[in-house]
Amino acid sequence: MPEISIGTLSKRTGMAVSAIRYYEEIGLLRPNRTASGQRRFAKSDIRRIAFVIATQRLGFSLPEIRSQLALLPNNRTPTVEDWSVLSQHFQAKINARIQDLERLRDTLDGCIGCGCLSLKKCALYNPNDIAAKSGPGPQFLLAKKDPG
Amino acid sequence: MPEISIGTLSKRTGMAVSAIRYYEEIGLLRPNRTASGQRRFAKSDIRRIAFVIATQRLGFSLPEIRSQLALLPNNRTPTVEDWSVLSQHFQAKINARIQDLERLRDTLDGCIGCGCLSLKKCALYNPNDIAAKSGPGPQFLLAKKDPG
DNA sequence: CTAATTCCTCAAGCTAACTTGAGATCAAGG
DNA sequence: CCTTGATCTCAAGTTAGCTTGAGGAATTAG
Repeated sequence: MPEISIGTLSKRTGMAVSAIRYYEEIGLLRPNRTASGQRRFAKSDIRRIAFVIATQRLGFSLPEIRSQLALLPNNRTPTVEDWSVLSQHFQAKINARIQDLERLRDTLDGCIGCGCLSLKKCALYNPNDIAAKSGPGPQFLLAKKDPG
Repeated sequence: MPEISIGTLSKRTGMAVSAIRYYEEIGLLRPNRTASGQRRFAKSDIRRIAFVIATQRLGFSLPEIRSQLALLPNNRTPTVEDWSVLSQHFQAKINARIQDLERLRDTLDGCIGCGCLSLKKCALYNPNDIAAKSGPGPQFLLAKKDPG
C-alpha cells in the first residue's frame, strides 16, 4: 500500500483528523481520492505535517508555511536535499528572531526600568527594532511559559 | 487636572479607545469614574499601557501581563523602582526564550534536514525541549499552559 | 450479513484580542 | 441654547486555527 488513509496519517503524526482536513482545505496538503471519495495521502505527507508542526511552533503562520512548502517539488517525493533547502530558510528566520530578542533584552533595562517610557524614543515601541510581522494580536507566537 | 480621559489616554499611547475599554474589562486597568460615568485614568496608566504594548510584543498574553502588573502597588503611583522589578521578571523570560530558540536552531539541521522526522525522537516535537505554548496548533500535542 | 468503525460534507462553535455599530448621554465651543 | 464631538453600554463581528456535531455513506471485523 503506497497511500495511507486520514486516520493512519492522524495516528502517525498525532495531528487530529479534523486538523488534517483543515490543512487540505487551506492547501497545505493535496491528497488523492478513492472512487468513493475517501482521502489517500502519500507517506511523505507524514513529514509534511511534521514540518508544519515544527515550524508552527517557531511562530510561523500556516500561509507562511504553505509558501515554504510550495518550494518542494510536486511531481515527485521530496528528497532529503529538498527538505534541507527549507531548513536553511527557517534557520535564517530563527537567527533573525534571536537577534531581535537579544536586542530587546539589552534595551529592556534602559527602557522599562528607567523613565524613558515616553512611547516616542523607546526601542520597545519602535517597530523597526523588532521583526515586523503583520497581523493583529501577539506578534511573537513563540513558546509561552507560565504566567509567573 | 490629575486624571485624564479615555481619548487623551488613547492619543498618548496610540492605543485605540475600544482597546482601552477592553483592557479595563479584563482587569488590566482600573480607572475611576466621573459622576456621569465617564472614565478617568491616572497618568501612570500611560506607562501601564506602554508596558502592555511592550510585553505583548514579546509574546506574552494579556492574562500573563495582568499577573505581572499585579505586582505593582495599587495604593500609590508606581515608582521607577517598582517598574524595575517587572523589568527583571521579563528579562529572565526573554533569556529563557532566546535559549529555546538557540536550541531549536542548533537541532534544526539535524532534524528537518535529516531523516529523523519520525516524530518520536526529534527534538522539535519533544515538548520538554520547548516551552509549552498556547494558541494555535494541535491542542493535544502541546501541553496547555496556566491561564495567568 | 450485520455491527462496528471509519470516513464523508457542511455548518456552527471556540479562544484571544480586539473592532464595529447602534442608540443614548455628556461636555465644550460659539 | 444649540450643535459638534467625545463618551457611554451592549451586542455582534473579525481572524487564525482549529474542534464539534449532525446526518449519511463506505469499509472492515466477526
